[in-house]
Amino acid sequence: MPPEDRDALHWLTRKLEALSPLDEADRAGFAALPHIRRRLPAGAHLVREGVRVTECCLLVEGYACRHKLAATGGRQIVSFHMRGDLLDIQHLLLSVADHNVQAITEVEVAWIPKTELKDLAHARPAIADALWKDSLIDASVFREWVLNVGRRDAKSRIAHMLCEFIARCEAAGLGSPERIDLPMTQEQIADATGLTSVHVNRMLRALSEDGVIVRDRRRLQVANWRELRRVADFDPIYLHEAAA
Amino acid sequence: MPPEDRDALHWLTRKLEALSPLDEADRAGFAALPHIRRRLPAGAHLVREGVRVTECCLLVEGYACRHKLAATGGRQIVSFHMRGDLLDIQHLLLSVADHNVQAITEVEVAWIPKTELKDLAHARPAIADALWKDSLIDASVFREWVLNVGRRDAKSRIAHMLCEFIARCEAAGLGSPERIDLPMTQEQIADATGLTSVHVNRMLRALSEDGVIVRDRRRLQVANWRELRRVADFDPIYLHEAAA
DNA sequence: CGACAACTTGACGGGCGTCAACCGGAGTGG
DNA sequence: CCACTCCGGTTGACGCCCGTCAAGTTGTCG
Repeated sequence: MPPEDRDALHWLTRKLEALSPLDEADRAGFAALPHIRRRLPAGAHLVREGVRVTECCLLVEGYACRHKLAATGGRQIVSFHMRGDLLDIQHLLLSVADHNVQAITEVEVAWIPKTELKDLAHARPAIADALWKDSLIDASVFREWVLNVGRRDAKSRIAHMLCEFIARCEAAGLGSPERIDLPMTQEQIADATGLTSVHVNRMLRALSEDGVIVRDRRRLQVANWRELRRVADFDPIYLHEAAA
Repeated sequence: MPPEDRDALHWLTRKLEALSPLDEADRAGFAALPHIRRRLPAGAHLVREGVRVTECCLLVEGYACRHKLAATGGRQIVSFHMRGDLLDIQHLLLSVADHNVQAITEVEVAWIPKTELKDLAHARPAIADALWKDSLIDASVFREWVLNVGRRDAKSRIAHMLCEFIARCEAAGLGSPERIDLPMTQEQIADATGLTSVHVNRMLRALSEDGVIVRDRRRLQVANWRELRRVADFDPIYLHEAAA
């Protein structure tokens, strides 16, 4: 059958197995998880700040972002997500969401009851380890983002965001530096890098003029991967083999 | 016996119990953990980027910070730590450190073998949950920091950092808004907020002139806690009761 | 009392935000 | 098939927040 018809949980086990070894019983445990599959339009809220969460959202197709709002109205995107990402693993143990998750393209998601996933983790230590490790990698990525918005200039920040997104897409089998479709708008890139969309536009142009990337609408081609990584100060160690 | 002579692990169990219920056997499991206690001077490296970690560092006394370095030489502090914090819980599952942890005052630490802590977590699900929850709260704090450096102006950033630090000190029984000793230099505040020490100094003065804080060397008094929280845009929900 | 780190303050400049106008493609409806 | 609309992208002018540089002060520890 075509990949898009596969079991929704396939992409989750695929990702977790790359992090931590799972045996046949672990895989069976995942496969047996009850879940409800839904297709939602771009802009749909998948997790809303302040709300008590009872189900975990698994992203099966499309892209999403996690963001927080400042009192002044500013929005900060703190991560992008793609096929196979569990969007709110933290709500297995934290009851109230401290941020929002929103679809940035049309998405397909699978809702898994929190209690079922928690029971599975308690029953099978290898699964608990894999999920824990996944959440630790998330935390590592957040640390890198603090560095990115705190200590790099605009061009580096954007380059870094691109490097990370490309590396993660590649790990998920969704593209390569040679040709990648960016799902996010320049305004979303701005919200992820702590800049404005106007300045993002200027910097993307600069990266083009430097011959580092080639742009054609939302399609991006990395003309010089080594140079992009250098400008970005990108060292994938912080992804902890999630992208290896 | 005086509190400072108590078992090193007391502060860890005290903190974790506030997050997640532990029974007598869980507490006994912690108490039985082998560990080596050490006193180290300010500036000592507790975790070093790129190094394979075999022991977990528990902070028993004093203060530490976690930081990353940019290629341009910039330093970004991504969190501060105090009594009772496990400094590298992430290395239970991630083998290589992606950042540094350094003492900012004289500290007392306890080194716990990774394998022992991991075995304990596997043997006692309540402990695994408590540790996992602790690391999820860490991640939540990182997300808030991304927002802080990405989307707030200098005065708010510093105010926010102060609010968080005070709230966490209070939770750890180390001070209150009425009188708190800041262990960090203005340069460290700058590295935590993505600013320069010069500008931190200007903003601290501004906060004083606004009548929000009163400074006397490293000693800080919050003159108007409500106003400080307002300026900081501080909503402690992201600490997930760690400070409740 | 000398040395050193941390703090303080002022002058100046630049990177990025703000504002505003315009363009271009995709979808929609007549 | 062509207007119309709308969202996202593009570009320029201008200004401010914060970085940089530099000099001086204060507190601490030997």
